[in-house]
Amino acid sequence: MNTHPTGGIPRFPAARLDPGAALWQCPREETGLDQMNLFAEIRLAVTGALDALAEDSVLPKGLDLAAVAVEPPRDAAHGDMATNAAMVLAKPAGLQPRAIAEALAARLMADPRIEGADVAGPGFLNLRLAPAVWHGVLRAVLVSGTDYGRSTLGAGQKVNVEFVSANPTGPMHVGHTRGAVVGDALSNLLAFAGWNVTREYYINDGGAQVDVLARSAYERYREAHGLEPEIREGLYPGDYLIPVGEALKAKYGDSLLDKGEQFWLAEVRDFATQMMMAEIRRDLALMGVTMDVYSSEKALYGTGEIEAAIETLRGMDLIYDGVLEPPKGKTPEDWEPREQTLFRSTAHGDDVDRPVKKSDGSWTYFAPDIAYHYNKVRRGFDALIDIFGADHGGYVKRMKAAVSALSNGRVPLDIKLIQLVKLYKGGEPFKMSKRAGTFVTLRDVVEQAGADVTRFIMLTRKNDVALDFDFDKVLEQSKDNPVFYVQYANARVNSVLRKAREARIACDDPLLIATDLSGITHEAELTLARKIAEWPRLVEIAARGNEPHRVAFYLYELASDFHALWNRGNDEPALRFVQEGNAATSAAKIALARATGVVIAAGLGILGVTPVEEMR
RNA sequence: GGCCCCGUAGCUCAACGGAUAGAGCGUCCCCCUCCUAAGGGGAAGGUUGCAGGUUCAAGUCCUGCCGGGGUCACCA
Repeated sequence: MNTHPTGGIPRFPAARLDPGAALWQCPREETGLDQMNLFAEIRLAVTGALDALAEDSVLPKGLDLAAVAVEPPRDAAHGDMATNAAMVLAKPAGLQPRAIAEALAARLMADPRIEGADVAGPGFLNLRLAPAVWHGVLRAVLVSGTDYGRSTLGAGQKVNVEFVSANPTGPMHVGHTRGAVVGDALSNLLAFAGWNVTREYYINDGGAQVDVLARSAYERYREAHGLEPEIREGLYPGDYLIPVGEALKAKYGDSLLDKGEQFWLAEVRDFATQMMMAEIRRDLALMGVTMDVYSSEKALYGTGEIEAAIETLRGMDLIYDGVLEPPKGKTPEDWEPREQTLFRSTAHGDDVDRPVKKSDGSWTYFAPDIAYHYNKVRRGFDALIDIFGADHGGYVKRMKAAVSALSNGRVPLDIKLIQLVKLYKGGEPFKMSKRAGTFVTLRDVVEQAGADVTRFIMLTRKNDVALDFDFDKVLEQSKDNPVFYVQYANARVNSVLRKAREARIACDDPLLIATDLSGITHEAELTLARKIAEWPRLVEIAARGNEPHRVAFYLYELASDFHALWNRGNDEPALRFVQEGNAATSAAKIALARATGVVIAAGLGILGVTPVEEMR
């Protein structure tokens, strides 16, 4: 469904909005179009032709064209693009699909970009485009550089992406790492597609777990003074708190020793939390992740924000005191009917109403979270995205209910659940020491695999399926490794440019832009050009679904088409990018390679992966 | 038991409601030893867990089952 809020895909002459728009003064393709998103352009040609047919009374006037799609055919033998227009319109128009398709085909053939239009299958219209169209795409890539594919789909709307939000009670582990990577890449993607993105981290520093942190740190503080720490059941045993204990000693000396909890709990808690957050920021930085905003749960208490959010809901008759039914089927052992303050989340799609206050009258964790999301709504975001671990799946409906209620249904909340990462080494499940408190941290992963490799691999799966991560395989330099495969393609592009310069073939972008590309005619070359032309469309599909993994898959396909062409050059010298002694032909082929490299760089940029220039 | 996610080739996974469901690995066959680079080309392999339904069109949407995982009031 290529539908869009405004009905139809808008046209984005993004380069005109760009400061570098002057580049567009260069010679235009003979088709005279900007061709940023070729699929959008051709769709306009199709809908234009349909309008003309309506004008000529071949079709009824006022047909809804929203369902008309122009997309790449699954099978390349079907041509370059296909449209479902005839099938979609047959019923409302009261005509046979074939009749519509043929009339549309005749009309479209007047377009110089369209060389062939064949009716096929149940009513598809397969379009074959002029080679000049693909040449125009390559030129557009070189002109726009890594801005090629940028979209205004988001129309500058403000979107908040909340991710990681790990409890500040210890270092980040592998699971957090995947959430961090997905959130960051999604943010990049949405920014590229025209949204105004805020990356945000919600610090869960208001609950009982930070008291546990404080008590655990206090034991390390005692340890720093040469006393035996008492790491009781329920405290955090990890070694990572030893430096916290030492820091506490440095700051407080022995003034906190042998004192009751009431004397030190709040101070130690704040101190330890801050140290943990500093650690987390450093870990995120290791992965190349920078948050725009850190919001604190604790800071919500005492400001009246929680009360205000709950009162707002109460004003909508969504807060009441009542007794919940026990969970259906399985009643907990210690279940007892209990009157609580409840949020009527069932009014907004949840299965049961949810408590916002504990039996002792204090807030549940849900209450500050409601206030926090209300805060995001009031900050004027047009859309919210939360990235949670999959174990928080049960939390989705109530959170959506809260946002729906508090924004009067105005602000959509999309929640992405991140599935497990299963670690392996050499094909064997990877476990670190079983010793209590040790686990595989983000830092371990970055040290062993590197941030770029980790990021790419963690984006090679949809967020909601488990991911296998093998420390050996991800570093393998072979075509079995998708990171290497994509990076290698980029390295080869750079190799082409190097060789060209060695052969004294000028290949700066301005020269390539002005070069005659009509020599790009071989099927393997056009296949690559077609894949490049899909990039802007892929960006919009991925952004619309909040699915950054699509970028990784696309890059793999693009690299695959590039490698295929490269390999053919081994057998057919005419397909090599650098043609010794023939600067003109070389320039055209180099332009194709360079365009490939530009799109790989743009895609890796979204994934947050640094392109590798050379591999030796 | 309720809710959520997953179920596609032997394995790991793709597929914005579109045509004959695609890649990689593995298997089998053929080729190469090039300096354009970590091999290349080809083949076999499927009732998309099952059964209904909606649609011109379903792996995709709806309903009910089966299997796996997660989760289930006073933890976040």
